[in-house]
Amino acid sequence: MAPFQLEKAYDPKAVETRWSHEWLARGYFHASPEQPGQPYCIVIPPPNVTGSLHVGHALNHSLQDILIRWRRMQGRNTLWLPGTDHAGIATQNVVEKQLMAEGLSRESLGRERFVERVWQWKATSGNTILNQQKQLGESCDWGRLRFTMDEGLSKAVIEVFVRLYEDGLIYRGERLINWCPRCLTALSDIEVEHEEVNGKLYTIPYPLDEDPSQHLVVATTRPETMLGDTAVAVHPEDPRYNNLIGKRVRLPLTNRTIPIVGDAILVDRTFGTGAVKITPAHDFNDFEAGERHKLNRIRMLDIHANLLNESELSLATKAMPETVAALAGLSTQKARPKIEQLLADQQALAKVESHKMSIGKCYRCKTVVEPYLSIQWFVRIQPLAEPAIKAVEDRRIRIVPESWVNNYLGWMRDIKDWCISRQIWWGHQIPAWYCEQCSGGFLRSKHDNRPLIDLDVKPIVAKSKPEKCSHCGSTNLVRDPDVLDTWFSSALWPFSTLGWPEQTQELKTYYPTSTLVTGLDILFFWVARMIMMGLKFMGDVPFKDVYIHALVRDAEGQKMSKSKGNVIDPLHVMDQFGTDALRFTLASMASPGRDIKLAEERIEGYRNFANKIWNAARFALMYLDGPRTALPPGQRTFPDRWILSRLGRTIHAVTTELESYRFDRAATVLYQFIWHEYCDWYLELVKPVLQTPEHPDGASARHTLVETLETTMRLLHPFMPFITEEIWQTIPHQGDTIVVQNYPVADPAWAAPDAEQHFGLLEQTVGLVRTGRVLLNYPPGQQIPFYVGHDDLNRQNQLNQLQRHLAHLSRGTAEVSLTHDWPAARLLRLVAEGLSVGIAVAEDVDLKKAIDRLTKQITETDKELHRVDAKLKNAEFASKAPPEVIAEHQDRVRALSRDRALLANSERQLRAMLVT
RNA sequence: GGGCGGAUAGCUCAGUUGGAAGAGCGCUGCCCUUACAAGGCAGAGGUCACAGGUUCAAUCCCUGUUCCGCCUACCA
Repeated sequence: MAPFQLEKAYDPKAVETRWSHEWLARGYFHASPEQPGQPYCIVIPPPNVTGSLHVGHALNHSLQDILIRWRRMQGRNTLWLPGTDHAGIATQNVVEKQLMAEGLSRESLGRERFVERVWQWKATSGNTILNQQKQLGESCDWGRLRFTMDEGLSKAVIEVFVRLYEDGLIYRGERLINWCPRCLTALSDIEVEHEEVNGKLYTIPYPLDEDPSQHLVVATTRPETMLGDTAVAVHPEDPRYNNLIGKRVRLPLTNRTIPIVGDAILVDRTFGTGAVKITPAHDFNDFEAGERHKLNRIRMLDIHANLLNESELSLATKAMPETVAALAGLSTQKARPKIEQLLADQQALAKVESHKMSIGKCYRCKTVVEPYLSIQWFVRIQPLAEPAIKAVEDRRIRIVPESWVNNYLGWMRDIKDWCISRQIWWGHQIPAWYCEQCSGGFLRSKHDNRPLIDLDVKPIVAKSKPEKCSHCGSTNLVRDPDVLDTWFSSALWPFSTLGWPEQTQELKTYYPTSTLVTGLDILFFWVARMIMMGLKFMGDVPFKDVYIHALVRDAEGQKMSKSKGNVIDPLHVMDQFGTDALRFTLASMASPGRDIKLAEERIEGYRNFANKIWNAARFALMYLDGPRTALPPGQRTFPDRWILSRLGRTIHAVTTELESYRFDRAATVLYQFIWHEYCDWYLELVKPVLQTPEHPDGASARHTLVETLETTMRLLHPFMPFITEEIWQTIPHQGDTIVVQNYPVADPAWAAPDAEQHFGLLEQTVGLVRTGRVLLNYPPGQQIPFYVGHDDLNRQNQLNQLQRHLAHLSRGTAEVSLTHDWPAARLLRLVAEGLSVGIAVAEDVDLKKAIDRLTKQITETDKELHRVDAKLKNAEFASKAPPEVIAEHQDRVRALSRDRALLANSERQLRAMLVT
């Protein structure tokens, strides 16, 4: 017996550290266009540079690595392209927080120094997540690491911006946009998270100008914006009010009158009072209504979402002096109760009711966003969206699971222009310049000194700063201070990372990429936009498949968040249970269409799985010394033929499941095969052979033992890369690494249906014996005389073999004999495929317990029999059921009846023994 | 408001051309048997959310209801 070459328990840490370094050092993950094989490429969803690996990444990256390692082993020219995202607002916020801690601010530093500072920060801590990714075993081609703000990608961004501008698909406009009063920047529609809150609905009578004793009563949830009202709308067909259209009301708290307009779009007659105040500068609907009715837009909030200061507020709103004095400079939150009080004092508040409403929050800092009137850059999205819709409709892009297709299409068909300018400093600055000469000079923002450029100043959009103004020749050109939405550069990711706008070999080889793996939270942010940009600039889809996986939640189904303290840190888990265990857990839980509720116990379970594999390998290593020959399948023994047949099925199943992105089922199949077939049964079946020196079946057993293990390691490798590599290196193998070995393909010669059938028989029989042993309280070590009856003498050989295994699996303490006279023995049970197994009852068993059990079983069998019989009668009577189904039912009834008879017989006999 | 998904064992979830209800974890009992106690064996535990319909037959197909998620939206 060879000494163990492996430790008794698997210690993941040492193995993982060693291999993650070794793989990189040996360059196994490097891909190049020259390599043979059909290309397979995944671009990673670039994590934020600010980030560290959270469990969402761990899921996302594990699934990608499974695909990548699998395809690499299949011989594809496989590239997994890694990178990070500059994450404009998020990163800027992080660095700003640091500055704040130092008593500094970005304004005090100035733009240039601030951006420098961010780069500096990126240089020192931007690699955190990359190292963590390597720890997870990700087989990226790290030599191709890209960053959304590196030189090449920035070039691509500029190129795209200029081309879109030249095509008329980018424009500058004054619009109401979502404004984050904390980040002080515009946001796109999807960067706003909606949340339902309990608000109030205020009902306020506005007196008619011609007769102040009459009122038009409006309802609003935001009374503080009423100072900015420029009209009241009613439904043109509302008999209560339509005679008022064209008249004016006096706006409370101000010295203004405003018109009453009819607007069927804005007004829902059944809601509130049926009359709506219109505040075009501070509400999206009102803005549009204002356009329709050519209303003034009174802006009464500043960039911090505070009411303007006294002089500005007074000028803008014509509010009463005491109103201005009370409200000027207040935040909207503070202004609301104040204005409620002012109205109440004047008996100008009809009622206040509670009301459910939804508010928008900044997705980066959770501050309530404010609709804000400002000049921004937009992408005219409709012309880009149409081909992107088509690509999914005609399945040039396959979305998995399909249920997301409608979601995607719905969103795309209803898409609005994309606001791409951000008033921050960290990002790709917009390549547009303005001539200060032509425009007669720019005002500067009090807040951060940025130039305020009117809409009528025409921008010069170019790849680099123009020498001079083409109109007046001035060299006094000022660059647009805004930067682009982070998602603008992400949208180019599948081709910008491959070298675009240069026509590189990489681009030719790997574009379109094969699969995109992503969470559904960025389907619109990222996936949709990549499709649009890819089609526009590459003329082809950016990827063929989009696999959308679920969100990871905690064991209670709560979203993980630091504030709730329910975060599972993947690094901690990897440290505790091993990386392979975490990866396998995530894969096994990645069922489509359901969120993942992750509990540590699950990971622990798969840690045990890793240990099981480890020990199976140890076992195999013990018996490798004897001769191993390559044997034709015909000479293999029954257990060997059985396990190879099962292996073949497993290989087929795993491959099929991976092809349809069913990571969960692939994982289950592997787990089942390795633990419950290879370990529980196969190893036990060959154990007596291996442990007997010079056993005639020894060579076959040793050969199959290792062959199966080696193949299984390759099959499992994409899921559990570390332990499989370590074991594979220890057992006989050819090659330097498992990473680039062939992925197993089932050998048709392995198929052995007869062996599988025989195994079924064995399994059932052994099960019966074991049940009987427990039921009758046979202590371990005590002999169990049991009898195997059979009604087919031609099966003698099979039976002999069965006996051998049976004897062993019953711990070698059983005495087996054949009998045709089994009712004469005191039998307990039962039947399996024409074989009957009986166990003789020992002297000292608890008969009462056994009888109770039997009685219960008889009752259950009766119930079942009744049910099946009813079904059968029904089917026969109607004579519509297929004959084979009726036959099945008949068989079933027969089998149940026989079972019942045997059980009853056994029960009777035991009762008889009880009496004596 | 609209759309999508879910409801199956104590927990987490599988379960497709409708035809005898499954796994993991947990729990109970017995075993430290020389690969593994991070283990082995056995066992308990289900009106497949509710109500109808189609069918010889429904966890599965159809309709409605309830309860959870999620996405989306301009009901002041």
